[in-house]
Amino acid sequence: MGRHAPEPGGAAVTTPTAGETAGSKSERAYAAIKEKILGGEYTPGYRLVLAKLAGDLGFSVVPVREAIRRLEAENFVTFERNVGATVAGIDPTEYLFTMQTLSIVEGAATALSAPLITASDIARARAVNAAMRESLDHFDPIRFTALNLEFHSVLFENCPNPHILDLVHRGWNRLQALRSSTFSYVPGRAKESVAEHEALLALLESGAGADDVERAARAHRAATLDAYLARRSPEQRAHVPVSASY
Amino acid sequence: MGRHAPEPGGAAVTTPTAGETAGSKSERAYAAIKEKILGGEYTPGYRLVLAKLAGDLGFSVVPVREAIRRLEAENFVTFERNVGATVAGIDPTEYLFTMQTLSIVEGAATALSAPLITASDIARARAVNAAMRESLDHFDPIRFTALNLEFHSVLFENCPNPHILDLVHRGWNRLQALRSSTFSYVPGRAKESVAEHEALLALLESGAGADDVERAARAHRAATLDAYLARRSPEQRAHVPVSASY
DNA sequence: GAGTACGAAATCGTATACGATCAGCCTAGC
DNA sequence: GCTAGGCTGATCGTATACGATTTCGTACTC
Repeated sequence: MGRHAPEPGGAAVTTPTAGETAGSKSERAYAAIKEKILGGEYTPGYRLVLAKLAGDLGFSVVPVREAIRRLEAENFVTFERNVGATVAGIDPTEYLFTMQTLSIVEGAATALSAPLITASDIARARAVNAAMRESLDHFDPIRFTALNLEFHSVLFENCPNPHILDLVHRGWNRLQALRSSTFSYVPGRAKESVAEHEALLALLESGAGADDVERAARAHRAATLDAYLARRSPEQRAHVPVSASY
Repeated sequence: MGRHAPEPGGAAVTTPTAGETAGSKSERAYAAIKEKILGGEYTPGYRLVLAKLAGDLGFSVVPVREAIRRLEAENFVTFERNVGATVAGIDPTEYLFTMQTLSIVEGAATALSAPLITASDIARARAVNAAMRESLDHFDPIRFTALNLEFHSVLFENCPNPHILDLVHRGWNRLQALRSSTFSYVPGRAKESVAEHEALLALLESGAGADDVERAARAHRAATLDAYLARRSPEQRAHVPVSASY
């Protein structure tokens, strides 16, 4: 890589022939490991050994170590001192907590975004929802989930509070880590979800108050959780410490 | 200084409560730097240089580096590649976002805890609130804040969802990092806060529904933010992107 | 005089090496 | 046959060393 002479003029954002210069090795290691976890290559319980990962990636152990600590902070892996890291397991209780938390923060994010949403935003969201409706015939959980994220992302774009958005994204990440599809795929739920989306859009168009919007958005997420809980046996539900929509 | 910090650091909900047995140097470095930030020794904008910190602490740069990345993840410092870390600044907008987020997650945490709260819990909280009321005469923001955290900690003890509690603790941490006292000390607000605490306890005793409890708890936090906003000039408030209680 | 190009110092990013700690196994004793 | 103790291998924790990148000061040119 040759030395780049500083270009005169205001081109502060230099794009040195690289569309994918993914920053430091720590970040690349983080992305690579995360991808393998989400992709299912590293299943829950898989032992993440620093030396092995470093060898596979062609890096030293230091960036890998940093990547693992970061994944630990985001709950993708569990870490034990002098022992090592393992991929976080699939835990129904954890799924429940995550969904409940999401219902709260998504509800707030939607309510905060509502006053700032434009007709164009709603049109875009409606288009995404139409794609979701069409996909119901040949149902693909992965695609449906992706469209669902896109739908809500459009609604959240105007959210003025980045902290709330960050919490939403953390929840989404965690759901992915928990392989949400294995939990959230409940027959008939997808169709309901599309209908709820349409109702939510109508509510936003009507200029409803923030309270109503929050309630609807929260209930939307909670309904998915309820559908999941309904399929579990009463004993299983018994030691579930909370209800979906309190 | 009554150290009643909620849970130092651990963003992970699976934290094994690693006792107090002077863990790894990374953890000690983390604790030491965090303490200096919160204690005011490192003021916002202070440049955290790896080599210097390592020298002061007697450690190598590696544990210090890890500590800094962890502090970055918790927003105590900002980090820029190949440049370094600086202590996060006091930003009124950031304060606003944090308070708004706290109003939401604290409201949810209180509502989730409400059905499980006992008469004994309420008695303990009432005792703490009494101490707050007494402290009004010789007001000390630090002590008042500590008691306030204790009051709400009692109410949250029964919260079944650890994720929500984690979000609350993150918010509290951030407020500390922002030196909340300089913001939140508004004449008269402390007295109102004590009264609102009493009202909240009465509501809990009455067996009110989760919705009512959530609304009250959220409004309690939002009122502090409103009091802060009310003291700012209209121009300052103009580019504040959200209102406290939406 | 203003702006630009160059260079040196400072700082972070990463690699390698060694020490500390833990889990599992094997052996010896009862 | 069973249990207790030590041993060994594996893995993480930390230190040191070197290379890459940025920043800031300085001299030069228009």
